[in-house]
Amino acid sequence: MKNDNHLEAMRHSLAHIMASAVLKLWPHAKFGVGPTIDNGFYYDIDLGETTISQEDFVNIEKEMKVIIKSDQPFILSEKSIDAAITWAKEAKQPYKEELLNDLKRAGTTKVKNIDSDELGIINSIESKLDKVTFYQNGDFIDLCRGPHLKSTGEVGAFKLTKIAGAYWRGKDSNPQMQRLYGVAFETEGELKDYLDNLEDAKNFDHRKLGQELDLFLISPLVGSGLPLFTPRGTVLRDELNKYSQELRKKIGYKNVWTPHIAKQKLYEMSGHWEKFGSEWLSVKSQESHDNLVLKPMNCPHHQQIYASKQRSYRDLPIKYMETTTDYRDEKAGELLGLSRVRSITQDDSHIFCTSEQIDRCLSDLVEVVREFYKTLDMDLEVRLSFRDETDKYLGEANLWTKAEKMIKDVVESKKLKYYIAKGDAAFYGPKIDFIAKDLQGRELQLATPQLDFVQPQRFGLKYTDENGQEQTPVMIHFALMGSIERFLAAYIEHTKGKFPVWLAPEQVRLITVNQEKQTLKFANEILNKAIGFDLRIEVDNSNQSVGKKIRESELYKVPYTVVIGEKEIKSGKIQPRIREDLTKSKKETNIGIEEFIKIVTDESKSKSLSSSL
RNA sequence: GCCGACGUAGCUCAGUGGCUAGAGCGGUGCUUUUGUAAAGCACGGGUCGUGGGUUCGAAUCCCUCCGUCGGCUCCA
Repeated sequence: MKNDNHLEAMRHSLAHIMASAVLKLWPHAKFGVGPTIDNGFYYDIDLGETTISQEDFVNIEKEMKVIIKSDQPFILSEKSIDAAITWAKEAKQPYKEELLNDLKRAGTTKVKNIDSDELGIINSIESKLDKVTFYQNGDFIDLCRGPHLKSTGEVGAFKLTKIAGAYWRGKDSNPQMQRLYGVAFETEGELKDYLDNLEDAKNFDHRKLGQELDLFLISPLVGSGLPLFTPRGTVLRDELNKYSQELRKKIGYKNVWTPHIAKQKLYEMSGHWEKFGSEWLSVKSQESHDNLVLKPMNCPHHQQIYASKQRSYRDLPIKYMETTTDYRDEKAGELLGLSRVRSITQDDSHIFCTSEQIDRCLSDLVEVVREFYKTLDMDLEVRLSFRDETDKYLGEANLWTKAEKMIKDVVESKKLKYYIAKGDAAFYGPKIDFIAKDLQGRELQLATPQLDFVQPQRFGLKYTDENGQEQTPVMIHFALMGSIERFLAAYIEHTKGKFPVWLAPEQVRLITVNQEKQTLKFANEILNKAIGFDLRIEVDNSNQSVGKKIRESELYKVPYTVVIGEKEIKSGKIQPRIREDLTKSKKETNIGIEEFIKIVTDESKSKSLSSSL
């Protein structure tokens, strides 16, 4: 039985084989790094003036197969770092030379720290390192820690998949290389399954479902990154927002309202302008003495509401919430369906509290997150986003240390599985990020409580403590969905468009068997009986076959479809057709109208995930 | 913004230098009055993303811009 290590070695070996093939086709190629990733591998390559395009894949793959067929052994050798640097110079591999120089100097080639503990281990091993290892297959020799297979003949099934630009060492000030991606598995069968699954996943892409289910659209005339929501999509937005606010109301949040434009000065004070100002949309006024911008976030506004009165420690914590749309001039290449847009509706909120209250407040927020996502049947990863050693953060170091510890303690006391991401903090403080993944495995940051010691100070926010002394409150930023748009991207894909009854844009569809007067009259009777229950019921009285109308209802993933005709009119009872995922029983239910309305209403209110019919 | 791919009817797509650019679905009209996943017939519907170029001739080849997609960078 072959194990994960073998698969890993295989993918790694394929990266080398791909590089050897590229070197054969473009002898002047310069190589960056070539690691394994989920399901495959990539290699960063710089061809100077020329570029590789997807049409070249055939030739590269052909060359790779030649290398595989000739079954070249992977030969391990060691060099001292200095000898390795000499090699890199002679081989005209400047990127490798840079890596080796870093290894010599710092003992690591890492630029971004993902996990401090992991980095610690790497550091302790590598700082003692004075030799580096190389692997050679055929004429191709590469700096590499390994491990590799015994020989090129042992690799399984692979396919080159895509090509992308990638900045050397992930810095956009560095030259951009070309990143060649491939996927690889032990067998052709597994490779095929993987590619088929990928193809299937496309059917549940939120952009596709958004169109099919008539939820939202992006009109080129309105602009990219500016989604428009149809009546159906708006139901989802409104219902989710209602729930998001309801949960926070329970822990003391009050609604506030703020306008959508503000003076640039406001953000200069908060510290946002310096960091993000270039990505904002400015607003022109007829006689403006101040620069105005479309608001890109809401915290400074809420701070001004706090600052409008003198505050006592008795008033704290003060909690404001507001679901409102912010505007950011995201770069075109960064836009992505609903998950990255220019008009971002945040279910935003801010707590102003004393430092003693932080723990309790954070703890409440974590519970709210739990409840919300449990109701929606979504599992989220927990990431603690802390600062790194760079100087992109504001505020005193000791406050940061304190804040990070508080966050970690709360998460641990809640027994949540988490990981720490150094360098992912906001500039004003550390945060807990709850993360979902889309169908293609891309991370979507949803709920996020964030601690902030910086902004209250910059705005001079105060409260008077029990000794009559002025104190600065602490802020906790919090969004439960993050943004409604991004949340919907994750949620539509999570449910594959099969929304529970309480969220379904259309909960019940009545299908008439014929266009007789008494049939439509019966449909209206049902509608009348449902008045006051706040249900979303539609009638399909079109002149089409019953089969066709059922099909349309199914395609819209309506939870309950009810056919009405002579039989129902006579008995006064209906047989709701239940959407498949909502029920286990396939039995036919004959049910009175009032009873049916009551059940659907209960399911809406309790936010249940399955039908109780 | 950068690298690569793509852009034909409302939707999904066919059409790779040569007649008036096609199909299915959807839409509209008529016929039909239907019983749990697609009734029949007819009719509409296109500046082939945009602007320019090459050519006797361009949806098709080249360039510009716009937009979409896959990555990179960024993400308050």
